[in-house]
Formats: sequence, C-alpha cells, structure tokens
Amino acid sequence: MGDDGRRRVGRIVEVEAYGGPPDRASHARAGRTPRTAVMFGPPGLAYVYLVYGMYDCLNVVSGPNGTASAVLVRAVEPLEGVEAMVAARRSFAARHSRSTAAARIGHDIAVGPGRLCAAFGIDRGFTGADLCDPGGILRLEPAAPGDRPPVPAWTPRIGVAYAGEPWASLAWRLVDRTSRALSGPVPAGAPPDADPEPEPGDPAGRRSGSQG
DNA sequence: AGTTGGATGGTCT
DNA sequence: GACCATCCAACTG
Repeated sequence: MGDDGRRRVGRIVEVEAYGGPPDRASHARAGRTPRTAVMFGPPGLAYVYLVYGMYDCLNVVSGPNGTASAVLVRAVEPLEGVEAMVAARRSFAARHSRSTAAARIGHDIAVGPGRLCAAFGIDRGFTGADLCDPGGILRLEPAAPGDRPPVPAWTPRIGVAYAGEPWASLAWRLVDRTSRALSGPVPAGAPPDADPEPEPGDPAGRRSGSQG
C-alpha cells in the first residue's frame, strides 16, 4: 500500500473500562438513549461522544452484545504520522480560538481523550465504525512483534467522582506504566524494570491507526 | 509545581 | 436548566 504521508499510527497506553447501566460513571447509566444506542450493540464498534461542548472522546464497545460496556481510549504514543497529528491539533486549536496552544506539542500530542481525538481527527461521525475491520479508516491493530512490552497497572478512573462509590474508586483505569505519555497519575511501585505484578486484564500496546 | 476558572454545546431531567 | 468520561491560560508560591 502506498503511504500518502497522512497515515497516523499510535500505541495505546491508557484506557478505562465502563461497565454498562449498573456503572454510575457510564453514559449507559440512563439506559439506552439515542446517543448511547451503539453501546448496547455488538462489540468492536466505535462510540464517540462530545464532552464539555468541545472535545470528542473515543470508546470501543466491548463485552457481549447488549451489555453496553465500553473502553475509553485516553492516551496514545505517536508511532507514525506525527506531523499529521500536529497539523490536526493546530487545526483544532484554530477552530476553537486557541491560537498559541499547539505551538509546542511534544510527547503529549495525543495524551488525554480530547487531545487524542483532535490529533487523529476523530469525531462523532465515527460512531458505529467497525474498529476491527482491517480495511477500516479508523482501526485497532495488534501490537507489532518487536514492540516494547507494556507493563500493566490499574488505577481509579479519571473525572468520575460524581458517580459516587464504589464506582468512583474502582481501579478500572489501565495504563502501561512504562509510558511517559499518560494523562493522569502513574501508579507507584517498582520501577518498570522490576518484575511486574501478575494481574488479569487486557494487554495495552495495541495500535490505532487512521488516515484522512 | 500546583490550583483555579473560562470556553462550549449536546444530552437528559 | 443542570450537568458533564476536558483542556488550556492565568494566576499563585
């Protein structure tokens, strides 16, 4: 395939799990609504929502059909197409009258759910897209064989204090502790070189790509 | 280095 | 009409 130079690839290093209607922090807490309908369908599809009137956030519908569980993608390390990401961030800033913001974008080019979507040009129009379709414009891919192995760690989710307990404190945020591109607290513990704690969960270190 | 408040609009009560 | 799964600039020290 010819690379037209606009292809963007990133390593997912931070995600959060949302558990459907019982989870008071989930958008599915109110049951099925027009906005959240896609969450109640089959897994592997994108659910993109607008938050604070300005920022789009990307979720992957997960779990069995009908459970309305989803995974919020919070941070990505750029692997390919950094310049396209910078351009997209600048474009976003310009559209929102934030002139100086994108001037010095560094490793945090796609750190935080809003920045990530801005960098990849993801908006609500991607809701319903099949992220597991190898031919999709926006898709998930397995980690490349030579990729640095992630060191998983779990923390509470960010920005969900309103949900009350136990939802606000559940350690449903999963990060690759070796990454410098995290949007929130890095859990204390042994340095990345030491033996990682064995815990269940999805491995981080998949790839997300988009071309526009 | 850490804290605070403004921008902003769709969604649900 | 209130509430946000955020980000950035402008303060404080």
